[in-house]
Amino acid sequence: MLDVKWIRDHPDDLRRMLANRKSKLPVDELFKLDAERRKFLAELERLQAERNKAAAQKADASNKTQIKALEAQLAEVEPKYQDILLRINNLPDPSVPVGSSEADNKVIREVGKKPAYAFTPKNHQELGEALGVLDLKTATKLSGARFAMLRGQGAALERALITFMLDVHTQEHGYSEVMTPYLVTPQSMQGTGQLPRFEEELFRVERDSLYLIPTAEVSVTNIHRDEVLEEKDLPKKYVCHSACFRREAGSYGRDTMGLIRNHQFNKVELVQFTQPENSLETLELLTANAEKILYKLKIPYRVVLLCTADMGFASAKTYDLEVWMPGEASEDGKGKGRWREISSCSTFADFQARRLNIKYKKADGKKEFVHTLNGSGLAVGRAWAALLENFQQADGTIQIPDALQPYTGFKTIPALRLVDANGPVGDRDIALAVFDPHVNPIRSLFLRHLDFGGAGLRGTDPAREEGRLFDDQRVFGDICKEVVVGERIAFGVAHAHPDRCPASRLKS
RNA sequence: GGAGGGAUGGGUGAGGGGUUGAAACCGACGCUCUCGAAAAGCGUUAUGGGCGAAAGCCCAUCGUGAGUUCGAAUCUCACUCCCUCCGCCA
Repeated sequence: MLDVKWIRDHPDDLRRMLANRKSKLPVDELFKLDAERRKFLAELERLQAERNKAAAQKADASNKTQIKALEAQLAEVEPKYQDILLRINNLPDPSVPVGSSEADNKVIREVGKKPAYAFTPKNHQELGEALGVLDLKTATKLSGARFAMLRGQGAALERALITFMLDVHTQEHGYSEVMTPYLVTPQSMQGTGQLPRFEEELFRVERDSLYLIPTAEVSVTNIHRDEVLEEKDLPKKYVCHSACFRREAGSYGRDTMGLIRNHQFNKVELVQFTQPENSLETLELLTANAEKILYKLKIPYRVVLLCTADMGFASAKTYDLEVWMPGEASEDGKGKGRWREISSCSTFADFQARRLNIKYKKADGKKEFVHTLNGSGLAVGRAWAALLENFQQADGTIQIPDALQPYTGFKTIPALRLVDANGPVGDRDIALAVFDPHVNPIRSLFLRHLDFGGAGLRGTDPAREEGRLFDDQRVFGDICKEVVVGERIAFGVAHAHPDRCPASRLKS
């Protein structure tokens, strides 16, 4: 929300700004309502003062009906006025380029080298499905379109990315980790700016009047709602992993591939509360914090300063981080490779703080609104997708970046084919072995029985243990929970606890 | 889900129709004293809004919303949240 006094004093600036943002808000209506509102208020207060004086003398001022009438008029005007006020977007910082479309965004820097391939790179959906780690079909069965399900090493990779990001931000960047509710009240949604304007984008739990968060920004920023912070505690820095829920209304048919635009996705969010004078510098730092993740993962990316036309509703200044997706079709549709947004880092100036009533106490004892900032650090699903595409090998397997290996416990996502006691079961019967990454011997068990077809075993050395463990067919059988071979699923699960399945299941 | 109790300023907590926007205590801040600190003493200390160049004046706010009344923190109704006990439960 903008400062009402500023609006009153700068009607032309407001109009110009709204025009820049192609806003169709009824500005004249706003000024009219404001004038009416103040007229009613002044009159009402005059009558109230009159009444109070009479009451002090234990007399009847008998202007009760007039007061009631004015109160009613005010009650009519006030919500209309508030509603428009809450729908006015934030003012862009002067450093934001004025533009009319995303074409006017400014690329600030590009980091990392786009990988070159001796083969045609695949997109993450092709890769993930072929490796058996991305299962969109089942997700659709469970929940409909725009949902995804990960299996085995794919799920482990998602989990590893989350933990990796949280660790970097807490250990290297000094953020405090929080876990917050996914369901919040309408008031919380209004505080960060999702309501009243973006109702359509939200999942609502009608029965309980709660909304699913579209980003952890909502719950985390609301932590300090109606609080006065101590200046010495600023900046306050939080990092939060959450699932995010977006209806993606009006985006039918757009970005339908894989993990790019789903109703539910994981995100690690960075949120900061700071003094106004540090706001812009803090935005640079926060953006750098998000970049660090991509840098460590060695995924090529660029930083884009959004122009006035492309900025979010509540933002005063936004940098987007975009990752290189070598396997996706280029935007002109002629070749391969395109940039994809993976993070959006913004300062909201005092726009959210005003709605949320978050202030801080300055050295001179005066209270002032804080500035709020946030950014994705990062969108996990899209990082997952970028990782597969950028680290794919000629045989369709995935090499895990060094920085992430301690978190995954595996170095590759291999393509595996199953063999039984009689030899390879055939190319069509692609099976995926999902390993418990924390139990190394199990990996070896599978390797003995799987035909890799030269695929993706780089960096692993199963030979050491396999002879010893695999002499006994029974061990293999005992340790496998389920291996279904064939066109149906071709999916195997290694289980840390033996004694679950008889060896015969293997032959089905 | 059932039964009770509660919600008052930065905190604890009085007040149960009329200078109570609100006692007292704690905290915080300022001053006195001190080389400095502590202690002690004195003082200041809610928020939002309207009018005004300013000093200031006025209005609203005791969980939220409505009602009774000349007048409500105080009475009535509804709602929300918190606490205690019982039941259920990851």
